[in-house]
Amino acid sequence: MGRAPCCDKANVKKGPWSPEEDAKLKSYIEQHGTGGNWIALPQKIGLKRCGKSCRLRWLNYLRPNIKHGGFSEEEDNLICSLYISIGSRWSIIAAQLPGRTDNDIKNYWNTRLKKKLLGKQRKEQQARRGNSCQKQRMRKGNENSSMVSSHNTNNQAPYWPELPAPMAIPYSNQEPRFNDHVSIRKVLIKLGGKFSDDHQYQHPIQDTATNLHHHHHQFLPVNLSYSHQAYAPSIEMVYSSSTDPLNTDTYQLANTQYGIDGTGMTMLPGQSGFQAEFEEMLYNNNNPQRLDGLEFFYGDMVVSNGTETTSGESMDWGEMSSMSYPPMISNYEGLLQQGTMLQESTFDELKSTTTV
DNA sequence: AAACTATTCAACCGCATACTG
DNA sequence: GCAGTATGCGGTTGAATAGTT
Repeated sequence: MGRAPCCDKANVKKGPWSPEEDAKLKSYIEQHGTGGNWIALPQKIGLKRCGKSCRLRWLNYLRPNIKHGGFSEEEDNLICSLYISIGSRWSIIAAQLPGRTDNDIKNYWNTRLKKKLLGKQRKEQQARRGNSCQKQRMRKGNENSSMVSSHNTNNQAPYWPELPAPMAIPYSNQEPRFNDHVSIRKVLIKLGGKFSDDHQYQHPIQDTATNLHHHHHQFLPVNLSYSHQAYAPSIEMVYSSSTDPLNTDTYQLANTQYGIDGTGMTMLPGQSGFQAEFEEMLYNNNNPQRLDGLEFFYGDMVVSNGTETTSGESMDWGEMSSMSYPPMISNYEGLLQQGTMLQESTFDELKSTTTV
């Protein structure tokens, strides 16, 4: 037996809204509110529309202060950052962009941002291929010289240790488990904790002078993980202290997708689709690099076993392979300071969907 | 100018969750 | 605790529009 329809499909108009319908809906809601019942609303005002359709129309187009189009660079960055952090949870992302609707952001991402990023990445890869051929030739010529490696000479260390392709991430019934807080903490640190006050890669528009409650904390890293059942992305955040990275009280794990069940932590699988492609784009080719405009996802340092190292030092894959994803750093403080911090309600929402 | 293709985005659909009795 | 219903969400569709041949 199927589910009962939310409205009488036969008597319901579909397709684009006419200006008259818009006016009816808008004026009614402005005067009376929704009455807490979308299903009943269209009948009250004589609209042959499904309640769901009314709701959507109101939320996406009729309610006040809706912005359409004209996404700024800052909005682009924020969308990308949040997408990488939490996946396609458009309503949460939209909550961070005043005046934007989840539908708009979703469309914008699917039709433009995604392509923009992929296009940029492909160009860079091509350029890099050209470069690496050149470098190989140069290296042959200088094999016996005492030349220092290029990334040391120009201080542009690769951002992450060399990694096998994401495909190599183990996912099976024998997922690695982490049975105590120390293990979990270590892993979280390895996942990209950045415990310095170095603001070099904060979001360009942030105001570093702002003195916030979180002043000496950096909110790192925001990693992707997926549930077995729905492959829905979830968020986890490591709240770390800049002064004492190993203080067990300084991190917070708001995530169940690692399977934290009080007895341990289980890594969960990656996913297919663009997100995977995007991650690959970020980390593949044994030559991790940044993406223009996404600099604030990355930090210059990674922390291994609680001690800072330059990210140019490679991490043993034996350790790395126990992680779902390479480290990914989002400068949360930067977001806070530009007034785009996750609203508390949003946090609560995230927590409620991600904590056991 | 016509035909075809690509892109955009408003709207729909179905599922998961929340709410209510 | 359960069933029925409402709401919210993300994925997808398809009409309209723009661009290309």
